Amino acid sequence: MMKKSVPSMVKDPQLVKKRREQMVKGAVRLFIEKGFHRTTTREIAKESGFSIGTLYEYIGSKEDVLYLVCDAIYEEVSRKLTKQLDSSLTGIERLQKAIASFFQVVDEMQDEVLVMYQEAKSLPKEALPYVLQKEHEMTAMIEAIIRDCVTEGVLSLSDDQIKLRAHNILVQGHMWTFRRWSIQKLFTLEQYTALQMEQLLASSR
Amino acid sequence: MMKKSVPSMVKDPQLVKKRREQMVKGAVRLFIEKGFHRTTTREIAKESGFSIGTLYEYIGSKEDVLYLVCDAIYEEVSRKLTKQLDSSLTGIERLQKAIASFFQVVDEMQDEVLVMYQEAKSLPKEALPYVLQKEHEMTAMIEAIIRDCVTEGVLSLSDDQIKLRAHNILVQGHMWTFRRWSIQKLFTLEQYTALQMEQLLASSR
Amino acid sequence: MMKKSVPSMVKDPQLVKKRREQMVKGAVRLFIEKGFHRTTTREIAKESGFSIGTLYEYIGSKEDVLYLVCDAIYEEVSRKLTKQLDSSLTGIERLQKAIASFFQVVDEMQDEVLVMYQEAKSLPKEALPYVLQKEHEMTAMIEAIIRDCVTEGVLSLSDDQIKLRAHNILVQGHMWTFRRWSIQKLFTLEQYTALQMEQLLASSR
Amino acid sequence: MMKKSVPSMVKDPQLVKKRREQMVKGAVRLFIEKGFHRTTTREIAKESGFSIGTLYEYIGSKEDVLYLVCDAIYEEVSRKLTKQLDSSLTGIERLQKAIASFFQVVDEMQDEVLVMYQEAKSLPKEALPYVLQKEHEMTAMIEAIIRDCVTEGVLSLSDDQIKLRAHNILVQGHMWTFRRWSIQKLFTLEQYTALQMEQLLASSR
DNA sequence: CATGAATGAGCATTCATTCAT
DNA sequence: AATGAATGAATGCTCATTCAT
Repeated sequence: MMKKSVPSMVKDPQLVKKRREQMVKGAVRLFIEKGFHRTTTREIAKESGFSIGTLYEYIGSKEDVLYLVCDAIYEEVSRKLTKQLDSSLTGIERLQKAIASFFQVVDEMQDEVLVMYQEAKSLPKEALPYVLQKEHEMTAMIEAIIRDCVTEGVLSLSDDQIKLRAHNILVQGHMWTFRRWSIQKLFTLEQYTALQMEQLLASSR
Repeated sequence: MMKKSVPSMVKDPQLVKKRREQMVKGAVRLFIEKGFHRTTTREIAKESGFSIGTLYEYIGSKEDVLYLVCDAIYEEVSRKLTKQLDSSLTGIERLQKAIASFFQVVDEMQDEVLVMYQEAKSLPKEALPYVLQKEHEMTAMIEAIIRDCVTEGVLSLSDDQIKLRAHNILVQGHMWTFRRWSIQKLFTLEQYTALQMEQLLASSR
Repeated sequence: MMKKSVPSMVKDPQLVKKRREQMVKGAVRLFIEKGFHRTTTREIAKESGFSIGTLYEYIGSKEDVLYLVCDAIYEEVSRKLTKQLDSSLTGIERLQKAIASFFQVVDEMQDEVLVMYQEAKSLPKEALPYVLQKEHEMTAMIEAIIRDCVTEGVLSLSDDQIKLRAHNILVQGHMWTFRRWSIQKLFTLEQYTALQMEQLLASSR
Repeated sequence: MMKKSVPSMVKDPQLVKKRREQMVKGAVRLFIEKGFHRTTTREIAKESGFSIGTLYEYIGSKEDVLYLVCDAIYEEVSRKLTKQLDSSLTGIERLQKAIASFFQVVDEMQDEVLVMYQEAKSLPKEALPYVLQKEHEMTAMIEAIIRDCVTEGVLSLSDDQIKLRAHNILVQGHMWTFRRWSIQKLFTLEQYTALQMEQLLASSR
């Protein structure tokens, strides 16, 4: 699955990368504050530190900014998660570590994750497959870890159960942000993690 | 918690009710199709069967339409759910029935629930407390049913666990819609319900 | 050949007609002064006596204004010409009258004719067939009058010659405007008409 | 009458000449395709084979490109025509040759001539006198040939008639391009030339 | 000389809202 | 109460031109 390519008038890839990073940084702040639709391209340009003309040297449309933002957030979540996971744990401990790490990453990037959740529907049509793919990869990653536990015999779950739990883990990570008005009043992240883990690791069959 | 009052120039409450029902019906269809921001007030008026001038006789701003829509959706979910729950079941069975009913209602109102999820952030500021309150009521309702199980001794959960499971039930209902691109490909509603129930009803302490 | 239909948000045809007349009047003045491309929609709105929003209640795009302008000019040229031609002359005299009338109409509407000549290429794609049709009708009208002369035996021309002379008459009318910087310095309209007529009526075969 | 001078930052006249030739070649193609206003300076630079920065080393404004283009077209028409005319014909034959040659040159350079016709109005103010001068020279050239015929006694025309016929010849050449949608469907260039010549050479007084 | 990134004034168009009828 | 024409601020985007490298 190819990344959607965002058109740029500027040739130098280094510069494109740098400017887009500025842009994403500025845009995330604005999208968090007021949402994609209420943010104007001029505001994005200003917040990014350049003019409206320059903004359009690096994107083709406002929607492209949203795509860049979502892509960057995915990338960072992946990066952070991967960093946490390179430990050489096995079995249940590895899964526990994965869940805790994921929840922690979501906690660290609350606003960003929330933006992605709320604005993904405004992504340009061509970007949708790519984003779904990213979600799928994430789910598959968790799924694999769970499956290892089953293979190792430390967890007893059917294939369907494995798949669904992977989804549940993802969503329970996300809900830490999108229900924060309630959940974060009830629990600390540690409490939340412990309580959810308890259920997620319950075996069956 | 008072409902946010939506201003109307029209005095006759019967008429206001009728017109707003037309409006909500039209708006829901449009919001499902293209989202709140991409829907114009003119389109809402047309779809509702009256003129743009008339639309503004019954609301104060476009956001009010969104509020009315969200409110109506909550109302219908509540209504449908209440209808399903008036059985005289007790204990685990009552909870099972509640979960299954909730999932089923969400399934019946997929598009509507999705709209609420995706557009709630655009609600007028004053409406937020009311909406959160609604969510809270819903959670509290589920919570009460779980608590009954615990009281009856058929489930062994701490207070924190009760609260979190109520949230999980809600979110697992919602995710049937917002992750449908994946989950509904893997499971039928019945399968999904059975699999989730299994975990949700697992006891502990 | 159907007229291109220009979309309007306003229902009342009377009003549409009235507003579009205002619009055409304002736009012609501006197009004469600065050309189509250098005229902004805001200027058109202002010159027409209403707001930019109102302008767009009566057209779909800036190009539509140009189409409306060209159409109105054709219409007026036709109207004026028809009015002049309803005399019951025959043979050469009728042709003479037609040529003189046409030149006179072009003279009266110099600026308008020039605008049409210079901006027609910017017309919306769908309007082109209609405009060519109009030109063709005009040519056919002249052609018919020449043909009558031939039929009556007062002029001796082949079919090709008839067709070409019709074109020549049209173009010689138009060139009174688009070469005015030179021709109108050399001749009065009467002189010009007399001199051109002389050649145009020369018989042959 | 001086040529309008187009400012250049570059000193070497050879280079200026070369670059401007590239520029004109590229621009003509673009102007033919989409007109002056719809062509961007970036496109002109690209089509010319150099950067936008370089483009502005050789011109002062976009309008200058149009002027250069028009000038080049005049130049080439003149050149081609002169080449055809250096025969040592006399009298009617010389005029016939001139007309046929002119029509042929116009036919060979249809697109270019059309561009000049349609975009001349967008020329920078200061360029207008020069362009009119060019037109005048052309007319004068034809005029001289006709006058020779009169002097030689092979044609009998008043001074006014001579002047007007010169204009007619020019315009009838041009109309081969700007009415091509109709005329070129009716006639081949040879037919067209023969038919027009017939009238243009008719004597009188 | 050549380059191309940066600029920002300018433009067409949209749309929530008002108000006279 | 209902209508729909009018409004104009706001917005996404373009493009001629400049200037540092």
